Amino acid sequence: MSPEGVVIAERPLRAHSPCMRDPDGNDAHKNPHLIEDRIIHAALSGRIAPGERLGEKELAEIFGVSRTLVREAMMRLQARGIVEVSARRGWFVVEPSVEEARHTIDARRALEVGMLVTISQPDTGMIRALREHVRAEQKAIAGGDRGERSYLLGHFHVCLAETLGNPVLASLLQDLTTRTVLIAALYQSSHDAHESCGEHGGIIDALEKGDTTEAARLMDVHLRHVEKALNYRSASNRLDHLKAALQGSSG
Amino acid sequence: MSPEGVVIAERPLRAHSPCMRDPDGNDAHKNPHLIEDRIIHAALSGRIAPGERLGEKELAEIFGVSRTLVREAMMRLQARGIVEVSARRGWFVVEPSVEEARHTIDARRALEVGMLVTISQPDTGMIRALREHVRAEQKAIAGGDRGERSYLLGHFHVCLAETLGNPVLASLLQDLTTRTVLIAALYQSSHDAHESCGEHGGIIDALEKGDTTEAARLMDVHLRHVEKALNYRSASNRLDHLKAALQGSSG
DNA sequence: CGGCGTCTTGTTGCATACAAGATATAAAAC
DNA sequence: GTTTTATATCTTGTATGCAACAAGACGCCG
Repeated sequence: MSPEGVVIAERPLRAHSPCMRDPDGNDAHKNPHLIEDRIIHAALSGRIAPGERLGEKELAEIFGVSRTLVREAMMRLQARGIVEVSARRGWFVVEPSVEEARHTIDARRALEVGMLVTISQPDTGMIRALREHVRAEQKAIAGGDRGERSYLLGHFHVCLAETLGNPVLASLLQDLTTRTVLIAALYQSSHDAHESCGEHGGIIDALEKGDTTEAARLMDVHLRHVEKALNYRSASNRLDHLKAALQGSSG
Repeated sequence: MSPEGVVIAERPLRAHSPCMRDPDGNDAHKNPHLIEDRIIHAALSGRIAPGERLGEKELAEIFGVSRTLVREAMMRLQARGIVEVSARRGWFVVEPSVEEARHTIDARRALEVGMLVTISQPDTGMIRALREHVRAEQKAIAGGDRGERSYLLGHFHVCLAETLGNPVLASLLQDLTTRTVLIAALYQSSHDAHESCGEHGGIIDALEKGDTTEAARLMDVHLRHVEKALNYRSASNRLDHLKAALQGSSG
């Protein structure tokens, strides 16, 4: 079994890293959160798929540490709802059921709508930072860099929370958006990147005008689009689907 | 080295009891989340204070396992924002700064208000369950059981999310309310239990009437009360306070 | 009496060893 | 040929050992 399948530690990649810890913390010994950060980033970029197996030994070799550190990172990622463990079989990137997917996106909608409704509106500097982010999204879309595109489109929401000045919200959204990206991969989202990017711009427009209620409404719509673009019949429930199909008819 | 300070395993669960059959989960070997659950519960009940040290060895003895399992639990709790580690000194229950406290409560407000605004309204069965919870709160208040009272008042919000049928929200709220309880302990909250309980009832009333907007408004008010009841000048920033006081005046 | 280096003790950080179980492989029975 | 059984291999689960470091104790010297 070649560890080629797992592509995590390929480049420094710290474009919009959520937690800029050590400037040269490329060593998992000096930055205990490196492993998690890399896995989150890889998931957000679509470089690791839901259901993918993450062997402790593989990761240990990739990051040049012992299984202990890998395991500790996995424990944290488990608590964040990104990976899960199957006893004595291995660690796997979460593969949310349809129900879990709905709950996750509902939670995101609650959090982001609530955030826009309750938090004070951003100043011009913040608006500018957000606009720059959207420009980066457009650039990635035009340039065809799928990984960067996926990452930036998801990370917009984390940026929004960061811009509003609340790291707690940002951290929560980081995990929820990561899970949403995994859901989108699992259920073959057909949501157009252009459309997403445009909706992000619209939200910023509303914020700039000081209309937080409208921004919240647009966010609600945006996340409903995200969910609507999912094909809940495509992935892991093929089995359920098959079973249901075969149980009913006997001819 | 007396572990008297740490009161987590309320009933002295015996370390090595070969004969005793554990009714599903009092053994940290069979339920890997027992340690976390106990610590969360203890925090929510006010039985462990912010800043309290949680030694790996102590916990290992209390739960009858090796340091490895304790450490893994701590990693998960760290990811959930409940404990933090000081290098080679030990694990400590988080002691949020004033700023972190504000961000935490703001995040809660965003999440809970958003939840009530965006989620569909509960049916009568759910209302009944919530009412029962509030009755339990009243009973604990009347009975004078401080731990139970603190636990139930905090757990109401988790219950609400659970009742609305979203485990993702419930899980997020569990962590946020735990942190809020720690904040309240740290900053000597003067929020009256009666008042809190009454506000919970009011929220349920609004939900029963189908007025989710009003419920959201009441939740917003409730959480503002929670924050307002804090004395941000009481705890760890005594040092800052002193410094500021001594820097300004020279007479 | 107070300041300072040294030493001792305790605690976490990390790696490793081994046990327990799951999956894959191969052999055997029918 | 198919099913079953036995075995080999691989992976995680848990404990333990040792090193690195922090903080307090102690004696020394000014």
